[in-house]
Amino acid sequence: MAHGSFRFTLLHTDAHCRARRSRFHTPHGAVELPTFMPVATLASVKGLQIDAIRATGTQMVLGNAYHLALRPGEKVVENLGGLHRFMGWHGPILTDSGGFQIFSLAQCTRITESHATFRSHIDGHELQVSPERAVEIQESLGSDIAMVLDHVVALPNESDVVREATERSVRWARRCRDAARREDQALFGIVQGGLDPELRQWCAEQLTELDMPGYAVGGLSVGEPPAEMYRILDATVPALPADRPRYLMGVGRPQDLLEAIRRGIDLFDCVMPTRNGRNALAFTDQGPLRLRNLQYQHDDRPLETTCPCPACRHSRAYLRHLFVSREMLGPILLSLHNVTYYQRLMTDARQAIVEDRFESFYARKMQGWQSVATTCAKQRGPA
RNA sequence: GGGGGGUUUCCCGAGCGGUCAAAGGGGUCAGACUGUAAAUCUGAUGGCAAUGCCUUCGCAGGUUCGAAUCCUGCACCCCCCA
Repeated sequence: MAHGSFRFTLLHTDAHCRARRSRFHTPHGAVELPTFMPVATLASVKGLQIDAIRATGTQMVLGNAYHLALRPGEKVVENLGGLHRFMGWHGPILTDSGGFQIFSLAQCTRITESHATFRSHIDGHELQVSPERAVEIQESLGSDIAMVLDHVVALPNESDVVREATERSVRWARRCRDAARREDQALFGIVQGGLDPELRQWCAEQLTELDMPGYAVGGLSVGEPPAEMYRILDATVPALPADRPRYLMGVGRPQDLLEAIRRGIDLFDCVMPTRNGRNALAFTDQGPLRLRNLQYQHDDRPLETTCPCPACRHSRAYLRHLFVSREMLGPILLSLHNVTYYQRLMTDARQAIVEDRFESFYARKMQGWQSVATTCAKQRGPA
């Protein structure tokens, strides 16, 4: 499927589940899918220098239109040569529209049909983001993939609230599409619909009519249990066109990624590897390790013996020391490890799909993550 | 030698008759984190057979129904005058 300078190639679908191996071409290079985008809200994957990001196996990063419009201002970025040049990342970039901030900054936000009004969390000034404005900001930034402005609400929520937000998201998506001008930027639609499968399907159909070069599933991992999210994916993904990339926004934990891949999702982003890394939590095949914990004080082992990242050249004891001492190297190393972990998981997933063994790959990973959860429960439980 | 100030739970430090196992901060321990207002936030932190009991505010006595808080003596620390 070609869409201007963008092309989506479906290479293989696993014989035993919906997992897909595909490729998406952008003006800044092709992206092998499924993949994970580290989050660079403010044109920075927190703590990670560009060479380090590249070394993790990252292909594409995510920036944020709302935050960058606020500071330094999208025109500043544009005049400095666009977001790629500004941040020094010359691979593909996807920007989020600010729809998520309608949810995450709800206390500072008012919604009308024409636009969202934000009270800046930085200095309190008022700014309006309409669908057209969200596109304008992202065109100034010059990302390869832009997202429509959607209306994200917390879940679970009253059905009226969810339906209204979903219907508005569809209307806003059309306005975004009509406003988009750049040939070298793909605008993705975002399916809303809360926890209602029929509303999700309706939304997917409406957006499919807009013939967008890619589709996202949004409004998940906003408070609902994981099982609900998987249920919604089961209902939503089949309603999306098979010849376009599918992006699950803001998700998630390693197990969520695999659960979504086997349901046909191709693309992810999440703050979890970087935020949790900064907060001393390391992802491993044995489950998450809380590096601040006393149990690692004398632990001479690396986080993972098979991991090639710089953090894994050190002992857990040293990493713990860095966090306990509040040394900035701790958050940097663990962010690096976690992003590396996510990318290795994606690389392995891609390989498993083309060999039609994604389900056994998934089962083995889940078992590993489970094992530590069980061990921890045992340690915490009464003797 | 004379005068003044001080000694509080792991540390710093508030408390100056009951509502005090004792504010606040630090440290320590544990937890949370899903399109980043997050290198942030939350909880625990004397002991125990624990909706209660026991021990604790330099040490030893005393006053009082009741003392970390008042009195006496002692120990140690700091400041000023000799």
